[in-house]
Amino acid sequence: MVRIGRHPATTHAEISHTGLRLFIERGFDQVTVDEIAAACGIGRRTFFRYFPSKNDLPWGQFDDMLRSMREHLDSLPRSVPLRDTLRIAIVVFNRTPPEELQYHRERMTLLLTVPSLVAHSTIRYESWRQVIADFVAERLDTSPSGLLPQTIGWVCLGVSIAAYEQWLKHEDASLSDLLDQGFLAARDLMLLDEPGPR
Amino acid sequence: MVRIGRHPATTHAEISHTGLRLFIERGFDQVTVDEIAAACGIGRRTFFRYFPSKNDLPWGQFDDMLRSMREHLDSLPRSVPLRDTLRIAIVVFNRTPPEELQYHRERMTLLLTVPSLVAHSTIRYESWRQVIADFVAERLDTSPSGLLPQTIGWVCLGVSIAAYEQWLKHEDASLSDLLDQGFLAARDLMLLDEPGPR
DNA sequence: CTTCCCTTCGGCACTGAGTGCCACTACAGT
DNA sequence: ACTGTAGTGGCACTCAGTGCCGAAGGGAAG
Repeated sequence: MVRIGRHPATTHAEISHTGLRLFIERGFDQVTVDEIAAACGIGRRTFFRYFPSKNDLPWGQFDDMLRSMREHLDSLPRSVPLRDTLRIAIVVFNRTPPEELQYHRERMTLLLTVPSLVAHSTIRYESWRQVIADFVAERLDTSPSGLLPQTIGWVCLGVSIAAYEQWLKHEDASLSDLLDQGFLAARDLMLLDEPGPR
Repeated sequence: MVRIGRHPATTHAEISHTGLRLFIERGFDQVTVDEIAAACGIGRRTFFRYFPSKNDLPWGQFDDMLRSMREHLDSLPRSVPLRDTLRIAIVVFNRTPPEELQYHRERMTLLLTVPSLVAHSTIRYESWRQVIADFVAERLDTSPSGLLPQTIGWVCLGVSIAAYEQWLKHEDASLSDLLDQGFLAARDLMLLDEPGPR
């Protein structure tokens, strides 16, 4: 595939990194799109050609991750119970290479802290939930838009975000453990008369 | 308490109703704040004194409902298992008088359909989840910000929204039933090897 | 009725996100 | 050089939201 026409002046990754650095340094609301564009050496108009909004910067290439999660889900054997399949897939999906850990932490802090980003994230979570719902629907041979798959999608999302919030609060905690504990908490709620803290 | 100074020119309820009517007629994004203000016979500046943003119009007096849900939760006896207490409180909280049903439907359709509103709702959901989390924490004698109460808050929210989405799709369905079914779906996921559709 | 004080109103000007339009720039192949 | 093509970025515009401040109304004391 040979390129034709002018070459791109930058990349999604570069803008994303530059923007995030500014957000972390000075706070999301204190950074304007003009400044991000200037810091990247591009025009403001070009910024909006790479990212539909300022809110999309911290998400990077989320769609790629969704695809890989879907593939991972499909690769797990049907003999494993649904809840464990979901739990394992979510744990694997949320593993981060140690060298990116600090960066990922800061990114997630923004996403779960800055009101504007918290709100905007809903849209991304929706796609995420849909991946879960689609998988559940296929497993149970039902419609992905039905109550059961949608509810399970929401439950998985809730467990994940609650775990992430704890992870950000406690430097030393393991995200994988927190996710497992979250699933246990949900299970206890449904199973026991009174779930106990662990 | 005797009033002093100029009387308010309008009310939250009036602006809210007028705005919603316009949203339903022409679509959320096709209505500007200027138009809503004009329709209410107030200045644009005054609009923003009543509502912090255009997105807040459909929520009305949500804080009142939160308070009543908290009270209702506290009024339920401790002998009832936590999951049932939560389920019952949520069902009661989401009951609507028949005469307001149509209005409530349109309101919720906006909130769960318009991207901008879906995103903004996160903030309201957060308070809602916190009411649940606080209650759970008190019942289990643990911190409201811990993993368990927060996770349960998320699960309850997820079940509720998934139920609402079904309710909007199926005119004839009962919201209470859908909420109950949602709790059962979550329970089955956690307990059974494979939950079955009902 | 006038004056004082209080509260709400709303105009004005400003910032900042996001968009449509269009000319310009750089590159590949002929 | 010429042409087609894809990325760039300036300009002008819309709209949400904010700070400022004088004007509009209304109660109470004189």
